Amino acid sequence: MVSQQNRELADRRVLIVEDDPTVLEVASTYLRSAGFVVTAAADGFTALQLAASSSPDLIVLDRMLPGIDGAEVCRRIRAESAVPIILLTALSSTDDRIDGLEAGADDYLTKPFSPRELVLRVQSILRRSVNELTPEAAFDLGPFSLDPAARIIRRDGRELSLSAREFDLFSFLLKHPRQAFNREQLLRAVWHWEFGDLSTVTVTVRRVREKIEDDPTDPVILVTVWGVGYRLDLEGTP
Amino acid sequence: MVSQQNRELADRRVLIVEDDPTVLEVASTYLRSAGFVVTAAADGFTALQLAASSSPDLIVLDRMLPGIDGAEVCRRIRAESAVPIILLTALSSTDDRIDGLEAGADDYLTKPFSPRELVLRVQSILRRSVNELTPEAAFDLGPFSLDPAARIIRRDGRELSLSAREFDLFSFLLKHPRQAFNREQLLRAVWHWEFGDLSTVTVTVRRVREKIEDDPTDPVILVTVWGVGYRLDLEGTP
DNA sequence: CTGATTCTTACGAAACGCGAACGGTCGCCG
DNA sequence: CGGCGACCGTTCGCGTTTCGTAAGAATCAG
Repeated sequence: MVSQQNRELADRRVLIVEDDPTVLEVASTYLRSAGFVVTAAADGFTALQLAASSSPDLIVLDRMLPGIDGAEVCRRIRAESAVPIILLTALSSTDDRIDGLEAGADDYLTKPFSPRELVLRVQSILRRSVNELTPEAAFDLGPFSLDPAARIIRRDGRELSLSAREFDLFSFLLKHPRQAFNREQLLRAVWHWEFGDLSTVTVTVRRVREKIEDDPTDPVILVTVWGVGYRLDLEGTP
Repeated sequence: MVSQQNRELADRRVLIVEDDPTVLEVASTYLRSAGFVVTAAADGFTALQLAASSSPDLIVLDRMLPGIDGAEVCRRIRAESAVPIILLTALSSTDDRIDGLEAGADDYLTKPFSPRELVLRVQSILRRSVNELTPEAAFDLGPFSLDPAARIIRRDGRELSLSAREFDLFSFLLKHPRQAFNREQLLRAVWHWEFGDLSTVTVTVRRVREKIEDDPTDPVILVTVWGVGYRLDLEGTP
């Protein structure tokens, strides 16, 4: 009975917004060692950009920020997304906490906080959201149908036998068709690695092709974009 | 956002007993925003009076109170009513927790607690008590029929002899067919464990298969999703 | 033609699922 | 009250699958 890092939470992406470099450093170190992929922002503007572009699984947000106020950032993010937000409040004043609630924060921590507790809160909230999450809707694309909840991909109604990685890669591409990705992007989006051997992607792409292409030697669906990476095409099969 | 109110819990009355004004303020705000009607008391004596006169649906009770101790208040309330009680304990010591449970608390939270967590616990406990009064409806799925109230599962009309755990696991899967779960999710949903040995799930799955599959060696209903977990399939039997 | 890029194949370690068995606990029944 | 069996969490060993890595072949652009 060991309390190891549970895999389901591993590699979740956390965006931390904090202007104090020391706090930022400590918090991200702890979060990383707990298995999260951490992105950082030091001001509200960057935070809003990153929240929109990288769509993290959770946001840790300082209440006091240079430029846009933390509560305001919270409100704006909340206007566009339901991502869980933990607010860091400098004061333990009741007003502050209630402001935070009204801004749409899910939880708050009072500074100085223990980094260990931050990790626990992040884990606890993510665990909840995993359970409460209504399963992703299934959809069709060309000859393929993707059922993320069941982890099934069919071609022409016939179930494909993809391994876990192959499923992750191909379902990502099905969700983003007609868009070219380089290997690093795929490594980050599918593997949730910040760095790593790019040939890992190459090989997995090949293995997927083996199972989805009529002629894996001459791919027409999972196409190579020379000098860039790969793209899911559905020209031949609309 | 703090998890949205579900209608069946709307306007439930919650009595919160807490002497720290800040904690009280924050907690009641979060509870109110979740749709509960909140009454407050700052000491044990008032708490006992309010518990008797206003008969709340749930009580949140601080362990440390001026005057009468929280655990004692809990005992006295319990002596007269079955109202659910959540105890707030300052320390996470096991002794405290056991004292609390012996005093008749249904759940406990360790300070400092996240207000979000409090709301979730309150909702979860109230939902449970609602469910006990209105038993879940029986239903059919493929060749199986589940009667949650009677705790009976039939296959083709023939009653299966499942143990308690086996019933819990299989009925959960019957309620969520065609969805892949990893072992941690099952451990949490079926066992209500936060941590634990994942092989427990593996073995129980095996035992269930022994009783529901025609050929337990080659399962077609309770299927393994390699690298992920398990899924209830009903392809062959829709 | 040449260098860079991608493809293909193969290998082996690690991860994974499964079956069997063990032992502790609890309730039932003789 | 003592034994017996059901239940259930845990452990171990085995066979299989997976998947990152490396290394050489093939392909493409300029």
